[in-house]
Amino acid sequence: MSAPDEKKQTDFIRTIIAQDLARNLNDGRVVTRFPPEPNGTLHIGHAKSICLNFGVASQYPSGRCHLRFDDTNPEKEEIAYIQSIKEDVRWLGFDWGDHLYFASDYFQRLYELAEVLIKKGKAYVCSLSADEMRDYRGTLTEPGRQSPGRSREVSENLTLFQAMRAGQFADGTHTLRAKISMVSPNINMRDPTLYRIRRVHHHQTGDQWCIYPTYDYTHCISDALEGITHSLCTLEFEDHRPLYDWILDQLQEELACHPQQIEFSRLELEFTVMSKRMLTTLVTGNHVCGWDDPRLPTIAGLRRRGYSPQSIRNFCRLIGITKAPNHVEMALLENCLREDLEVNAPRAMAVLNPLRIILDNLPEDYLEEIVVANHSQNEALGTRTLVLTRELFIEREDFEETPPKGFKRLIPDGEVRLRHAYVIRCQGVLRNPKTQAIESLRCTVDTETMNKAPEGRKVKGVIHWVSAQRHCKAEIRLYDRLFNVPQPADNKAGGTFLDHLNPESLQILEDRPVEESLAAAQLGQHFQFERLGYFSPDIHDSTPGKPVFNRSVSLRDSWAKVEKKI
RNA sequence: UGGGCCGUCGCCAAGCGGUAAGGCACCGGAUUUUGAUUCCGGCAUUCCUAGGUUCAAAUCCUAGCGGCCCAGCCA
Repeated sequence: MSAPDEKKQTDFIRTIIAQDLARNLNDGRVVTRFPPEPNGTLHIGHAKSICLNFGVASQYPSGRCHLRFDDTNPEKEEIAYIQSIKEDVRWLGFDWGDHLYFASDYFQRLYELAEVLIKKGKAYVCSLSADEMRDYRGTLTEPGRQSPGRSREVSENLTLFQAMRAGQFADGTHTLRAKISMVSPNINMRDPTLYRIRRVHHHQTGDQWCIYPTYDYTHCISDALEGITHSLCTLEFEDHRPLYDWILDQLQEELACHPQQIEFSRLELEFTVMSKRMLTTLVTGNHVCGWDDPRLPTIAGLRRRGYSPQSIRNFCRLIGITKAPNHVEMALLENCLREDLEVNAPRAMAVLNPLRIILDNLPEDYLEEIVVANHSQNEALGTRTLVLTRELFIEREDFEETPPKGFKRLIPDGEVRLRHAYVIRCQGVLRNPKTQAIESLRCTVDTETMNKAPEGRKVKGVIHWVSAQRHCKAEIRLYDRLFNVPQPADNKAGGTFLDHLNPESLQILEDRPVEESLAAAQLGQHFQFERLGYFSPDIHDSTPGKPVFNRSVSLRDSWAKVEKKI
C-alpha cells in the first residue's frame, strides 16, 4: 500500500525551515504548534494547518509539534470543544505527546511581562470606552489620535494596571495598550489593546482573573515561552506580524527566543462554507443536525460521513501550501476518499430502489449459497456468503423497456448477468392493472452460467441484486452538496449564505434491502456497495440488525455522463 | 484614493534567467462478472497586461490591471 504521508513534500514554508536548519538557526530545533481556540469544532481548513504543523515537525528527528489551546477569550469558549478538538487531532492521526498547553497556563507570566512593558514605558492604561477607542483609532486613510491615557506616568500606569487586576474597575472601563504609534499606516500597530477587563468565569482558570490578555499579546509570548521556532498561521495575520515582532523585541531580555511567524493561505472548498461563524449559524439555526452533520466540512462531519483520516491527510498533501487564494473543488476531496476506499473497502450489495424479479425456472423454495470474495483484488479482505433465491430485488434503473442507445442492463427479452451469479433473461413484465406501473419482472435463469460465460452469446451487462426473501433492511442516507453555488460565502449581490442552501442535500431511503452480511456492520467500517458508492454505518443511529448507512461518496459513473448527453 | 499580500491550464500546483513538472477535472481508446478499478493516449508556443533589459524572461526592471485581508476591549 502506498504511504502518501511519507512522500517528499515541498512548499515555501518547508523550504524556509530547511534553510534555517542549514544555517543552524534555533540550534537545529524545529518546533511548531497548532493553536486552536476552543470556541467551535475543527474543520477541514484546520486539517490543512494540522497536517502542516505536525507534518513539518515529523520530518525532523528533533521536531515536535505542540497542541496549544488559545483560550484568551472565555466568553466564547467551552470546555466541550477542548475535548472534541483533541479527539479530532488524534483521529486525524497526530500525536502531541506531552506537549499539550493552554495559553491560560501563562496568564501569570503574561501579567508579569505586561508590568515589564509598562515599566519600560511601552504600555499604558487607557480609559477610553470602546466607542471612543474606535473613534480615536482613525480609519484606513486617516491617522488616529492619541488617547489621553497615553501620557500617563509609568508609576500611574503600574498602579492602574494593578488595580485592574485587583478588580477595582468595572468591565470595559480600562484597557492596557501597547505604546507604538497612532499614525502607523498599519492599523494593528495603532496602540493595540493588550488587556481588557472581563468578569467572566474561565474554563481553565476559574475566577482567578478578571482581566484577560488579547490574542496579539498572548500568542507571540506563548510561542516564545514554548520555544516555538516557526509559528505558522493563515494570511489574515500577516498584518499582525509587525506587532508579533514588536512585542517580542520589547521583551528581548525576558524571553529566550523570538519565533518566526510565517503565513499561508487558508483553504476554501467549493460548495461549502468554512468560517466558524457560518458553521455555527448552520448548527444553531438547525439547518443541519449538529456539528457532525455529514454534510458539513467539519472533521466530525467528515468522519461521520465516512471519510478516512488517510484520505483527508492525502487531500491536505495534494492541495499544497502557498500564499495564493484558492478555492479547491470538492471533486479533489472526493477523489482522495475513493482512492483510499477502492483498495481497502470490502464490497457488498444493496438495492436502493428495488424492483422485484421472479426467476420462473427455479423452485419456490430454491436457496443457493454462493461464497464470494469481499474484494476481487484484495484477498486479505476474505469472503462472505450470498443467498440466491427465486425472488430477487434489482435496481429499478437497471431495467428499461425502451433502452437508450448503449444501454447494457436488463431489457425485455434481453440478458444480463447477476453479479457473482447467473445470467438471467427477462421474459415478461407484470404491471399494476390500474396504474400500469411495472410491479415485477418474470425472468429465467441460465443455470450453466455460474462463473462461466454463456454458450454462443455475449452478455455485457452486470447488475447487483439482493434476495427478496432473505435480506436485511437498512436505512440509507444519500448526501448532496449543502449549497447550490460554488462560493456561498460570497454575497456581493446581497442576501446571506443561507439563501444558497440546497434543499435536497439529504435524501433518506428507509427499509432498503441489503445483503444479510451487512446486518453485522460495525461502526467505523467502510463498504463499497457495488455500483453505488462507498457507505459507512452512521455513528449515532446504526445498530446491529438495523443498520443505517451514510453514503460517503458515489462511484464514478461514466454511464450517467453518456445518458446526460442523450 | 492608507498599509499588507496574491495573480502559471476549468480547479489545485511545480518552476527562482536557459526555452512550461505533477494531481484533480475533462476528452478519446483498451481491459473488465462493479458502465468501478486498472491501463494507454490527448489536454498552457504560453505564465494578469503592456513596455524594457538580455543571445535567452513565467523567472530581472518599469508602469498598469485584477483579486484578497486589515478600522474587535475576537482569534
